[in-house]
Amino acid sequence: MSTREKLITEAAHLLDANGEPAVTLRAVAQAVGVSHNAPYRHFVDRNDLLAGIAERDLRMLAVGIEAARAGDAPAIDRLRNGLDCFVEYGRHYPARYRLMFSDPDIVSAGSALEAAGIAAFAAITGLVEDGQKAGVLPATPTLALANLIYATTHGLIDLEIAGCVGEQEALPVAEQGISLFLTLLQQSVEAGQGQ
Amino acid sequence: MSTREKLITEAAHLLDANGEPAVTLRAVAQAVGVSHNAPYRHFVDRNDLLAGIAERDLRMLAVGIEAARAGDAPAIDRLRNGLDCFVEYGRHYPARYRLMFSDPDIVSAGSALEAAGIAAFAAITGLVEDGQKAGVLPATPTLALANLIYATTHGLIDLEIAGCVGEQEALPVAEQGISLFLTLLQQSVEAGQGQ
DNA sequence: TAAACGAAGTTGACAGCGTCAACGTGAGCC
DNA sequence: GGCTCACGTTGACGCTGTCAACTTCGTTTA
Repeated sequence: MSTREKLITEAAHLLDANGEPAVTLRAVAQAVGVSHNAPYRHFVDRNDLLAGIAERDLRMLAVGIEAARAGDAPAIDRLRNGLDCFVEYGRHYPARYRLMFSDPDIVSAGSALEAAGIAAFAAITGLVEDGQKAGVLPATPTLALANLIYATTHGLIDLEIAGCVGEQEALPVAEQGISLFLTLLQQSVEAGQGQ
Repeated sequence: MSTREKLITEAAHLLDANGEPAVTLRAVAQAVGVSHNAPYRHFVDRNDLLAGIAERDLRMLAVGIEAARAGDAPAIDRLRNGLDCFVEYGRHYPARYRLMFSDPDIVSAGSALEAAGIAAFAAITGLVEDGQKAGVLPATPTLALANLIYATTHGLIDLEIAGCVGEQEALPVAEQGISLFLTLLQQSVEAGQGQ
């Protein structure tokens, strides 16, 4: 594993363990076993290091979603599985999730991260397209519907992480929200061709 | 205006102008015209100061939403107006919006902020309840539907702020998403009683 | 083969930050 | 008149990101 990869891995550990403010260039460098200035040989910035984490994970997520799409389950279940990739990830690694989707400084940092984000969104869009072709999602413009589904999923996860959401029974907020959302979408299909 | 209020106002200005990292206790204190340690007489922490901004604005938002609810427009339009309060706010003050909904450290900081968040959510829930009574929203459990609508709105705004969302025609992403969402909800009402 | 080079890492320094401790100071109350 | 306490001040500490200069060493090049 290259030093760069070690730095990203160690930074992710610190992020998970103690939150974003704990991701200190010096702490990361020490954990890897290099001097406090070595990270500057691989990242221009502290932000660049954080973007490195986000990009790596986002790329991994996109792969997971593509895998869900390649399955042989019904289209609506494949979509749900793809969205569950986000939910699982956000629940296991809330700080990293925030990093990927929440910080404008990070997101606009470079093209590599932007490309990874586009790939993840494209994977979701593909799932939505499949659902429309199978007739289980409304026939609205695909991009607009994908945006809506992406945003809803993100919003549910983000509010669950923040704890800003009304408490209720056992079922986790995000899963319940996604289930309700998909149910309503299918009902609107029955009501006629959407839009 | 008390020193505490001055500090919050000045911190909000710095936040809007230069982002969260620029909100420095020392910079805020200097802008207000007090010594670098004076803020500690009013806030236990830097986080506590940030929470002060979030609480003040969240309380203001809740008032705006209640005002939308009190209007005499059709229920679905009142709901849309209420959600637009969030959209407008998030678009004008993205950094403050992030502060309110995005940072777990801030959100869990104290009961005053938590209470403000609950008030805002309750206002949305009221709008949803009105919509259900008027028969323009699905008859699913109110809390679950309110959660979903809240999360969708938040997700649209948050992704728009982050720029993580597929570009399209002129209509802003958030408005387009909310319109599509409300349309689909109404279609699902036609399809039968939801759930 | 020897010299030049560039990527990777090191040490040392600097200003800025949050925070703690100790010290005024002045209005309100016994 | 003296006490108290909220508010504000000065000074210090360690930690941080970042810059500059120096070393090391494998690879290229003449």
